[in-house]
Amino acid sequence: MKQITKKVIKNSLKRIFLYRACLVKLKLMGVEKVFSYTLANETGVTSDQVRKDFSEFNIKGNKRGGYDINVLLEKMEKIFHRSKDNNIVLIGMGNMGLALSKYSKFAQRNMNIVATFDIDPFKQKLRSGIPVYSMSRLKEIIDRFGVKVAILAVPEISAQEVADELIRYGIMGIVNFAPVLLKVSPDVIINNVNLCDELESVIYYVHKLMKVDGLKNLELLYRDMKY
Amino acid sequence: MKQITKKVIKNSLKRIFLYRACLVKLKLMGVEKVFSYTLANETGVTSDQVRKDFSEFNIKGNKRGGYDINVLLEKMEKIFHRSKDNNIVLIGMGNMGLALSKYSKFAQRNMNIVATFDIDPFKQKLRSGIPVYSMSRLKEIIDRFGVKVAILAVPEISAQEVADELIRYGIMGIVNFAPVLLKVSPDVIINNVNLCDELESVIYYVHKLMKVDGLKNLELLYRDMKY
DNA sequence: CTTTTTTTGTGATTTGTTTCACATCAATTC
DNA sequence: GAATTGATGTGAAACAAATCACAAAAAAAG
Ligand SMILES: NC(=O)c1ccc[n+]([C@@H]2O[C@H](COP(=O)([O-])OP(=O)(O)OC[C@H]3O[C@@H](n4cnc5c(N)ncnc54)[C@H](O)[C@@H]3O)[C@@H](O)[C@H]2O)c1
Ligand SMILES: NC(=O)c1ccc[n+]([C@@H]2O[C@H](COP(=O)([O-])OP(=O)(O)OC[C@H]3O[C@@H](n4cnc5c(N)ncnc54)[C@H](O)[C@@H]3O)[C@@H](O)[C@H]2O)c1
Repeated sequence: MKQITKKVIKNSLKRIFLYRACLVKLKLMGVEKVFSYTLANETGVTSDQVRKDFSEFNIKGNKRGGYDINVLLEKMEKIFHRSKDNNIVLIGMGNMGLALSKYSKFAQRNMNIVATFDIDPFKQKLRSGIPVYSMSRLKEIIDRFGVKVAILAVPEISAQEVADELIRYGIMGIVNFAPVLLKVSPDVIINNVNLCDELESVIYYVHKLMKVDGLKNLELLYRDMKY
Repeated sequence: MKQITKKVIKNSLKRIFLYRACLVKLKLMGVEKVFSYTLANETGVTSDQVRKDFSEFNIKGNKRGGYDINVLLEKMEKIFHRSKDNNIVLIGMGNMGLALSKYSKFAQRNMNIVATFDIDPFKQKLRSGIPVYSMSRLKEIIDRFGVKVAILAVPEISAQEVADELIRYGIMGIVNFAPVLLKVSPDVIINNVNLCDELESVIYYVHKLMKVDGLKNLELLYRDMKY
């Protein structure tokens, strides 16, 4: 049987996120220059891997001189398309939606939630500085702000229907917090964030860890479950 | 250079989560029996992969008869250690912590947030049905409920310090919402949930998608960025 | 200015994962 | 009840990712 959809979020891209987190931290500490092994030590990947990843994204350093932290961060900004602003809409202003709408890091990274939407008239008022609209204004706002990416924080039961609507109006990528597998055409990017699964996988590994009594089986140990 | 920490959350385990999500949905629709290709169609992986994954976790079906959905779900419960209850603590009752504390799915899956904690006396009162304690009672509660897993939703600046405290009191696994790389001993499981990164990776792929004009380069297309 | 040291960048090699291919089994058909 | 059909389960083959190993470059030392 042939596979129709495929996993294409590359491990190397995930590690680029990791390197950046690390670089941000180092920069705050006043560091200006890093070597592949600096990043390696901090992140737990090998220095070879760091360089291989950089080479994949065409990031070049200086032979013997390592990498300038600012240049590196700048190149990463480019990779993540953060030179320009990205307008986002958020659907569902319940518990999760409200928390997300108040999260300042998104805006700090040029990802602006320009509007939020909810079906419940009770929630359609200004909270957290971002307007809450009724669903009837969705198309208008998406068009006006040229929005391409949405955050979906509605109950499971409504997730598919709202996703369909978003896609009809031109949304091309969705971060979906509802624990359902959305059925969409393959030219739409869906990123499912399933917090139950995240918690469960920690439990899974903790149980596993407890079974290898005396920590004899070091093969099974690890620090971070993702890159 | 040798790698000290390694990625061990296996793709196969991630896909088991995916299969389960799918099975839950099918069960609700009244389906009782599935074949490897049923799951394959629903999830976008190949039927071979489904069977290989099952074989890794020692899940057996019936030749020609496929798999009984209930048996399958039961075996997965076992894999995720959900026969017994898992007690969880949640640290940081700000925006994110509050939303999480109100999320009923955790309890539905036997993951009980038995207590929440905050440094701010103002937040130390009952909200959302779960008590909010001062940090001074952390050890007591962890001991009393035999808690092994924590959710960390405090500001970045405090994340490391609180993580250290948790680990000192016996916590073995942490779901960390703060966008910082925690430094911990390798026998502690850290699962970083970085929502900025999740959003950014969608933006990354949407931009990529827009560049392959006319959708000619189908190689680049995909439905779900993770398994 | 030559040698040594240090670090990058990348083919070659190894290791890991997915797909293929088919033997095996059990239900169904004839 | 023999033959056919339609599934599983799993080694073998193909593919992908990570590690190794070393040439190339540049800085530092002599
Ligand atoms: N709260 C959490 O911590 C949490 C954690 C993980 C996942 N989730 C998931 O996120 C989603 C939202 O969770 P929540 O806790 O915020 O739920 P919630 O019930 O508090 O909020 C849902 C919001 O969506 C709105 N809504 C419902 N149908 C809608 C529609 N068709 N169009 C627009 N808006 C609609 C509701 O009015 C409500 O305000 C759920 O799918 C949930 O499973 C929540
Ligand atoms: N709000 C979101 O949507 C969101 C999204 C992604 C990530 N995060 C991350 O989650 C964390 C919390 O975010 P938030 O928006 O809820 O922030 P917040 O400021 O609303 O809440 C933080 C809470 O932690 C408490 N706290 C601070 N120091 C503490 C300590 N040492 N011990 C115990 N409690 C302490 C504070 O009193 C506050 O109640 C942050 O690291 C943030 O980056 C938040």
